[in-house]
Amino acid sequence: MLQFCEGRNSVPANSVAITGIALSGNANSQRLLLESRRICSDSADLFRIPHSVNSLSCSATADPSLMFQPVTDSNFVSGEHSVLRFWESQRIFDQLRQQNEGKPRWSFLDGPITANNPMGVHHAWGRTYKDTYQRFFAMRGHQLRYQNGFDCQGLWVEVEVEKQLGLGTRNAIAEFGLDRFVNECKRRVLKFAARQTEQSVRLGYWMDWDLPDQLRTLAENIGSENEVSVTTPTGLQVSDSADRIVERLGNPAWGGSYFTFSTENNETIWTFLKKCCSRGKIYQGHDVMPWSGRGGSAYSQMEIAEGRKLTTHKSVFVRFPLRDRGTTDSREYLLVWTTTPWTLTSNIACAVNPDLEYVQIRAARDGAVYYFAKENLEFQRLATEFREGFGRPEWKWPEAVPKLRTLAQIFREQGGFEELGVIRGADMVGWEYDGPFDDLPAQQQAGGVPIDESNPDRSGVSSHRVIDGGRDSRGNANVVAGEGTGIVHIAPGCGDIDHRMGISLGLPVIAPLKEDGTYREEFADFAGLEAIAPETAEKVFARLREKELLVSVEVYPHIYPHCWRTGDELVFRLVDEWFIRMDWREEIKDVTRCIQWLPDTIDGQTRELEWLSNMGDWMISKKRFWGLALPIWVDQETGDFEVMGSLQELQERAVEGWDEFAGHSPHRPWIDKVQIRNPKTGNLMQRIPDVGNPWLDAGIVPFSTMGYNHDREEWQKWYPADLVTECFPGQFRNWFYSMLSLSTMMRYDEAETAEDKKPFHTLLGHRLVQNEQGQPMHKSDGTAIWFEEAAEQLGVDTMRWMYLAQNPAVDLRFGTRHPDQVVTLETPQGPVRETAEGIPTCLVTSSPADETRRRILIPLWNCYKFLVDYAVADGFVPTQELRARAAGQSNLPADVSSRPEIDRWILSNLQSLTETAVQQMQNFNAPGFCQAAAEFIDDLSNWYIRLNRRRFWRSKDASDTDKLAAYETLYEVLVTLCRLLAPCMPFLTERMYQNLVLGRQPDTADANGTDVPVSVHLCQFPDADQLLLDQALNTRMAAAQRIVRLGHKLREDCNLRVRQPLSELQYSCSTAETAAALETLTDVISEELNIRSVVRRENLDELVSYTYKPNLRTLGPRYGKLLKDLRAEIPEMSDDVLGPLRRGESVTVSIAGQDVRLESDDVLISTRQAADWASADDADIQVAISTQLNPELLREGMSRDFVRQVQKLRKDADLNIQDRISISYSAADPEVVVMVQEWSDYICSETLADQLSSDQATEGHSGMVGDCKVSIAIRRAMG
RNA sequence: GGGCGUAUAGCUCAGAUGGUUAGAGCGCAGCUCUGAUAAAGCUGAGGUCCGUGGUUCGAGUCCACGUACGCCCA
Repeated sequence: MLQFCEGRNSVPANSVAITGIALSGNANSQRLLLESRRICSDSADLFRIPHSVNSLSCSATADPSLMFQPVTDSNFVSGEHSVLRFWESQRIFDQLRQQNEGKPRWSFLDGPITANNPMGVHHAWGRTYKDTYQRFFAMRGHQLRYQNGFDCQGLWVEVEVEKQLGLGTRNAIAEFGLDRFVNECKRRVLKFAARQTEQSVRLGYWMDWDLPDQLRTLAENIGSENEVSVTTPTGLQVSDSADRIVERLGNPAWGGSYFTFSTENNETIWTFLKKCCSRGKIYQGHDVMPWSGRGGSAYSQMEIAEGRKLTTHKSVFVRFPLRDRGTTDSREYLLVWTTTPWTLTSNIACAVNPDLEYVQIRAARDGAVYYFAKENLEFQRLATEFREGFGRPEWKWPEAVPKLRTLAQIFREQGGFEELGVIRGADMVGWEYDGPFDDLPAQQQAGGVPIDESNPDRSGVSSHRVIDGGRDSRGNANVVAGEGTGIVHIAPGCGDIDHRMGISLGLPVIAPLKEDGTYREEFADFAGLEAIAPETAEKVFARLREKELLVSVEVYPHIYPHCWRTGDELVFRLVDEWFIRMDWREEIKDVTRCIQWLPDTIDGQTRELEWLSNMGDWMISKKRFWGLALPIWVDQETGDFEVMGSLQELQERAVEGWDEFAGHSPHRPWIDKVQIRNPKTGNLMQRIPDVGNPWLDAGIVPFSTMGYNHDREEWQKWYPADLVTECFPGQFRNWFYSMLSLSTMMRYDEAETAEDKKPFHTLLGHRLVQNEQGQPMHKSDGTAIWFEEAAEQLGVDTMRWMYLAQNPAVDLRFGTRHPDQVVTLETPQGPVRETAEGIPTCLVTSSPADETRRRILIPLWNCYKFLVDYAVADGFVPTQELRARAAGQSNLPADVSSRPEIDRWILSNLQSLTETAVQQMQNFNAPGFCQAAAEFIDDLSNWYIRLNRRRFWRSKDASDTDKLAAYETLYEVLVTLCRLLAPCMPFLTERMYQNLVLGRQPDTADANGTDVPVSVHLCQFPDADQLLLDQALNTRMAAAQRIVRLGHKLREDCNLRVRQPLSELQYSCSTAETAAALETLTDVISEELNIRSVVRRENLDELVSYTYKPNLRTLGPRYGKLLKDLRAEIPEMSDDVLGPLRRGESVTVSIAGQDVRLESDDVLISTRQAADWASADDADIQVAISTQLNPELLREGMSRDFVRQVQKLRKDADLNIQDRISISYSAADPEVVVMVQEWSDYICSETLADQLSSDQATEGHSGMVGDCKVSIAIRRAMG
């Protein structure tokens, strides 16, 4: 339970009780009682000695020791902690696994969670599904694997470790030691795996967890040869170095979570890549990536976002002479602009926007003719930025930089110009020009730089022409007017977009830079110069000036990507990368079609198929350090490469370095030592330095985690998985894609059909968790909610219900974190003010959570408390047989034939819920079940208990079979409901079950053998009992509820309060069956509506008049256009004509000169009321209530008011529900005295009054009794 | 630019096969009930079902076009 430091003043009054309940054992019971007395609002419960135990047990098999423990406040959060302790101390999960050993399998496959940070509430949605469906199928009697997965390898871990160690550059990592660096990565993963394990346990997520402390011990000892001893989840004792233990984590013999850095996982990817290679799908290609020369590495988009800075460059306007246009006197030029002059050396083409207008001007200075975008002539470049800066306060326009000039100004300063005309961009496409550096060998080399064998003919020089810039993936033109000239210089070796354009047009590539960021040899005297050095730009300008191509140079401020490690400017650089050719996509699509994709509203299959149709080849390499060692060995001299399919194969082929590698995990740097020999050339082959794309790591798990490489028979038992469930945005091209691809390839030579290749049967996706306003939550601005903040403030059962009840196709608006309001979380480990990472714990508010608690948890708890309160007072103890049946342990049919209809109804309704539960949960539709369960809880609370309250507090009478029936019915309903809800709401149901079935609180439980399961989670999930299911009864109770609702509405209309008895209600139904069925429920209706007699009538003709409307649904198809007339005329017809329809007879009427035969279901009938009656109707039911009151009725109504006033006084005085009282009252109106005399027995029995006297001196609470003002006082009776 | 999807009450969302007066929850207002309830029940206000055209006796629903938003795509 929470105590807030600030921001809330509602420290719950019962906060001490939590510790009280949490205490266990007899030694503490005294303290528990004392503390409870101090704080419990209903403390008397704890002291009440059950009188006449056995008065109701009515059976020799009832065990008085199983008397329920008193129930106090709900204390949901602390109750969860005691349940966690109970599960752990009694090893309930182990018992469950034992119980289901050898039963039919249900295979769940967990998608690995990134073990790089603690969990937030967004992770808990999917994990709730995972746990809930696993619990459900376990209760249905299945054996499960319960294996959680951690995603361990990849850039994000590296980035965090680099920050943690303060390493900036590639050299810094090398100096630190790649081995030490990789060990740090392993450590970080283990550390957060431990953390996420603890968080998941708190969620109630039952998995085969490794002990968090052991993971931490392993983390500490990574990289040392110290012998570490651990107990595996399966109970084995293992002693070895931490490294060697860690690389085997998650193996079947040990149990525990799988880690994608395990040798098994990496090696199974090798198997996959080998299969790809044997089908010729692996090849080396290129990509252009942001690069840091000093950092010596490529950068991801995410990293670039972190390193954006305002800087200035010397930008340049340069002119490219057009070939075959103009004359020697007036040569024609493209005007081009760039902020990266070094890339001009590698120019291949110029891009225009075909839809733009380009202006043609002649410069006065030399008569040269220029083309550029018309709009740019007078365009005020960076005018907004000059005034307002670049979007952040620190990004002001640099003071030393003058305002930029327009192109017109530049040309005017150079002697003026004249406009010659306008031309469309489309008309320029295809024009050829001379590049500014065509004298460089790089420009002249056929095939580009480096030479591309697949495009051997074209050189830079031979490719210079104007191209269509096209559009980006969002439909925006790549070339726009404004900044620059509307003519963009394209260098496919120096830019991302340029590279893509180049590929699509088959342009050659000139890649100028080496790894260290300097020019290659093919660039003559530029060779060795650093691209980003200012001197390089100056040299470019000088050359352009010599060639008379330089138009203007200026200082240009802009936001430019920098290396977040070194602060250096990034450049785009062409790098070698490795790809899987995805020309086997049709095979994957066939597999995709065999899978059920849920929820179906998002049509996941179509989305996946679309991605598969459009995706390019899969780039699997990454120029990094921590990750899968791609098993590709290359002969540097020839470019030959081979893929190793296993470590064994590598060992057999190894000619160098195996000894150095042996004993290490197959990661860098150790694996890099191993060399093999090229059988063709005899050269040594080295592993490529790249690591693998992490989606390979996650995609292989259907194979690696189920023993594909070691125990094929066992693997076959679990493959394909029955269910996979993850947050879906993004995963269609990530995890889902990688699993489908890898499985398809792994099975291509083993399985005949696509059906036999698929890795899972069903995929359940869900959307994102957002804050309450529908905004995404971000770690950076403090709006992301940490798991424990929500768990300890909102309660986990509540959170789970929110997740489960949510439509998975819609974002979940979870709640809001208030970063400015720090709170202290009270946990069993003591108060917590910050997360393990040192982040303050903040207030989390959530109206959806509040609503869930209010609508679901609290009513459920109160139903339970209601039963226990009265059972304890009455000494009701369930019989052995009842307990066994409610807990699902008995096949004895329940005999409920002698119970009142209302009892049989709630039991029948329970069977309907059970049918729904089984069906919906099997179909992975938790929202469907939650909806039905919520309706049931509402029926139970607001209909069954409400109507039956009196049966529980009637006089103690051992032979009161009706009272016993009420207890037994409610008992069976609640225990069965616990079993139904257990997978969704595991904590609360456990608390209820422990007390209802075993007569104990979780904290005082022991594992003593009983005839019933010791935990609700060891019970079977119920099946509907067909003997108890009575659809007709359910239907007619629903009809009765409708009548009551109509009755309430009529009372409202006539301003007649419910306490005022009325004489009569009449109803009629269109169908005789319903009407007859309702007759058995007239007592219920009468009681609930406080109407003395409820009478069924054939019709309400005497009380109401009827109106008729045509039933378009039946008449439309028969009469078509005549419907217009039918609609107009039928309501006008009298009851004399149409009356027979109400009796089920048919009528023929003349409409627009045509005979129309009407059957009874061709019209809809509603009522209009007569005097002294109020009437209403709902579908096929008509109801009328008498509104006439007589003095007798009025007095009875007053008596009810009187009782109500007294009850309120009792409650205000905090009286025990059994305390006896004496009442005195005074009233001016003699009618009150008459009433009290008439109703004194009733009043006394209802209010447990021994005395009821009129006393004019009474100074008590005054209130209204009927229309009379009365003053009432009560006193607790002595003795 | 292409593909897919969405548009319904102040908010979040339901509305099979076309059918009469378009629903639910939350929020708001009023009333009622309370001897389990932190509650609950009932009633009400609040809608040009994005727009325009079409098919049809009849369109929130089907079709076409348009608008806005979302997601995906070298």
